[in-house]
Amino acid sequence: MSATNDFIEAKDDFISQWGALGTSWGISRTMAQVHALLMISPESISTDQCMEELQISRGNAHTNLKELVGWGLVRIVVKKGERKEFFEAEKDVWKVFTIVLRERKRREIDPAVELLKGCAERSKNVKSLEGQAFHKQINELQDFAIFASKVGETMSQLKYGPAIKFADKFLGLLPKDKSMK
Amino acid sequence: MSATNDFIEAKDDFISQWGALGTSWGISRTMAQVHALLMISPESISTDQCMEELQISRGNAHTNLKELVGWGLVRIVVKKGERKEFFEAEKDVWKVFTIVLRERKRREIDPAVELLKGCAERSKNVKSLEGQAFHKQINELQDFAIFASKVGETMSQLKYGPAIKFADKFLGLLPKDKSMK
DNA sequence: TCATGCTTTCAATACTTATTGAAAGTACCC
DNA sequence: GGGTACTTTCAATAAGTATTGAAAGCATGA
Repeated sequence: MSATNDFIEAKDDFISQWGALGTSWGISRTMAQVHALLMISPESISTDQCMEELQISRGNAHTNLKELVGWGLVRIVVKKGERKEFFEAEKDVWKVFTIVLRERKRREIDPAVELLKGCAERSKNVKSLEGQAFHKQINELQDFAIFASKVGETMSQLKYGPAIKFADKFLGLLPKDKSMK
Repeated sequence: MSATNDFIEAKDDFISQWGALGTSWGISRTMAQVHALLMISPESISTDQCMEELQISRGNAHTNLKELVGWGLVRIVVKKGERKEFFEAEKDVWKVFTIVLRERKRREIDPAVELLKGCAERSKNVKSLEGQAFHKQINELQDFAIFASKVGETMSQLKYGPAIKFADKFLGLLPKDKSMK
């Protein structure tokens, strides 16, 4: 088996399994596959190339490419002399992480904070045992949610260097060879 | 409107909306609702009470209660003189967080690390431009995934106190009134 | 042993979400 | 204007996931 065949196999495997993983990350399989394809393409690609590579319909390719643009994970590129749009992914892994973190915070934490705020407010004057327990639990959840929101906010604004230094110093962790970056 | 009515409304609202949020957290709506119900119940509850409160079938209640037990978010309680099982949730918010974090790491990060390891291995000897780009990108993703895995691992083992001190000191964040805990 | 009360399973079904493909929209050029 | 090369939308459909309810399983005690 040649290195080239290994590579083709690895590439197909990566796209297909990254897609499957996408599901557990709360994004659709196809969107994750399109993202995978773009992350490993040295050149930007067109909607037609995307359809071809992933064997999906035009509508599907279009929707997911634009959704990725919406997330800020993919940019539209216009090539001179070409009428169609090309797409290229953000390749910097830390940037990808901060973008995804910000989006997940917005979709997963912020609404929880709002909900808890409302529930805390409406239960603050309640007398019953059940009511007291409710209010206490909601308050604790709220404190945590606000805390998580702030951590997310701060992290998503951090540059790679400071983030790594931070993690290194206080968790004693480091990805190999990255301490000098 | 009495405080009691506000409370009943808040409680129903909490259960129903926590369920909706569950979806974006990658767990099923019903499982999140069951969890919500248990978190705010001062007493442990039975399968029948769960069915009653949430208006769901026995099979559904059973499956989701047991799934929560599987996660470690809910415990089975046996009451003397009672033949049926009762369920109570872990109420400590930090413990809930570390349990969920561990589970999400296991389901969302670990498989990614495995995938990337395999892809890096199979593409390390490739010569083409496309192959080189692939290998480089996979390696960067792998470094990050391993890093994230370690952060998750460490965080999920942290006790609430040290975690808060840590966050306070280096992010300048604190949930109000918690610095002395 | 059988009746009772509870737990567990699972095939059928309902609900939710993703995908297709064709039609409509838009922008550019001759 | 009209033709061409794309992009965008969306109703129909397919695929995936959750829920039901009834039947089977299991433990207890009369």
